[in-house]
Amino acid sequence: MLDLKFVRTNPDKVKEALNKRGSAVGLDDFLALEEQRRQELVQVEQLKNRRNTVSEEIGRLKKQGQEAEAMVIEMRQVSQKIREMDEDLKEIEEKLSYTLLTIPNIPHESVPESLSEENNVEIRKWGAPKEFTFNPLPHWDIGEGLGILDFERAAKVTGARFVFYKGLGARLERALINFMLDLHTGKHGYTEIFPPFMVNRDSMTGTGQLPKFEEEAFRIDSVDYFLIPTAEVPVTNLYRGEILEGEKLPIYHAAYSACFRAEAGAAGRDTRGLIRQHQFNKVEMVKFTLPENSYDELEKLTANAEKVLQLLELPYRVICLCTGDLGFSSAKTYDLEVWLPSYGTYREISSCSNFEDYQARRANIRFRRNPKAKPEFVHTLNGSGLAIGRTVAAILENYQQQDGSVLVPKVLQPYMGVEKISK
RNA sequence: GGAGAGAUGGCUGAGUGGUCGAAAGCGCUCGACUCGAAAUCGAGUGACCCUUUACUGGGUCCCAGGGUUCGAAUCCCUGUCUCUCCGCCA
Repeated sequence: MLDLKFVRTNPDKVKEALNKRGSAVGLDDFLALEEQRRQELVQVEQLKNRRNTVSEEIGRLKKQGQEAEAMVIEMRQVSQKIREMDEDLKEIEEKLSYTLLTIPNIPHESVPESLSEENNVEIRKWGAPKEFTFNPLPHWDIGEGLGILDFERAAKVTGARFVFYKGLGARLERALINFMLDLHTGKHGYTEIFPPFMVNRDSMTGTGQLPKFEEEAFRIDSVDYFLIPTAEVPVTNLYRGEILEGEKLPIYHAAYSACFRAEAGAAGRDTRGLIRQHQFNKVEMVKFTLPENSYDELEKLTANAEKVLQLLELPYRVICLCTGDLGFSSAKTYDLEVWLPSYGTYREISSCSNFEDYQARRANIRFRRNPKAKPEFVHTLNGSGLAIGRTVAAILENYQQQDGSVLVPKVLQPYMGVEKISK
């Protein structure tokens, strides 16, 4: 969420930012309503002041055994008026806060300006796509051929966009989770978190999934909880409503979680394989930093995610998302895209973002530079390190052999206990 | 799931209708003492909103949301969470 005062005093900047994103919000109506709110607030606060002083006077008189009936009668009316105005104000504030919660973040100045994802900027490339002497198969054919992926039975047991991993497939999934967590906790300084996979409405609002994108999430009807779409939600909300000690920053957390996405509107896209599932596994990195350091931290975070791909020896590229492709809460995002031979293209496997104080303001996560200082909002960042299902897809495709077997990347061999997955 | 107890500032904890944003202690900050530290002494120490160029002034907040009242941390209702006991379970 943007700072209300900032929106009020810089309406042109906000409008410009919204235009860059191709996102329209009725800002003029919003500002007019905000003006009305402040006027009414001043009035009702004057009434409350009167009620407070007179009530105090009534108390004093009664203690002395004196009559105060006229004042009581007047205050009865004043209180009624206050009740009405408070109700009115509450309605106005609800409208304002809803609008404020649906305004996306302002893109950082370094973000390329364009409404089309065509204009995302490639920052760098690592590794070269492997040349195959045979026609590389898509990962679902490889996986089904090896008997390690079972989409059909998952469709029977649950529905479309679910999968069973079996045997070394299941082990590969688990190996990747452990490998990534070991790397980030052991080498990159992250503290491991194992979060709840369901969160409440406040948490979903804190990181920006609600109120605008409720249809994207799976909701548990009976308790109004949501299945998490990413560990970002529980881990960022860990410190919701808290004031952290400045010297504890930066805080780095790495968390494995299952992720659940309804993917409303994605029907027909990536219908086969592991790329787009309703449930997938992911290791997520989350950072809480000082405001002045967050862009350095974004570069480091991205490098941490890249390290995973480098160790797995998977070719990838880093792109910087343009303003129109940027996620709702993000000020700047790098996507990591891994090479998938059967697609003949790079596909997103990680997304690393700096949210600046946007989530921190929503979730009210602050810090003090020293024990006496005023609280300030932290900056939050997160990035996948990495999406496990897509990593499995990338390994199956990039390491496939002509005979249908799949070599196990060196760094995973200790976790897998084998060098090759074959029938 | 059943029964009971509780939720107060960074922490412990007092407060049962008015002068309570809230005693006391701890912690923290600054100062004094000291070569320095500890101990001791003194002063200070919540958040948010509105108003003002500023000094200031005002409002809200004692788990959350409703209600009673001229007036609520305090009384009533609902919810959430925590603890204890029982049941059930991994």
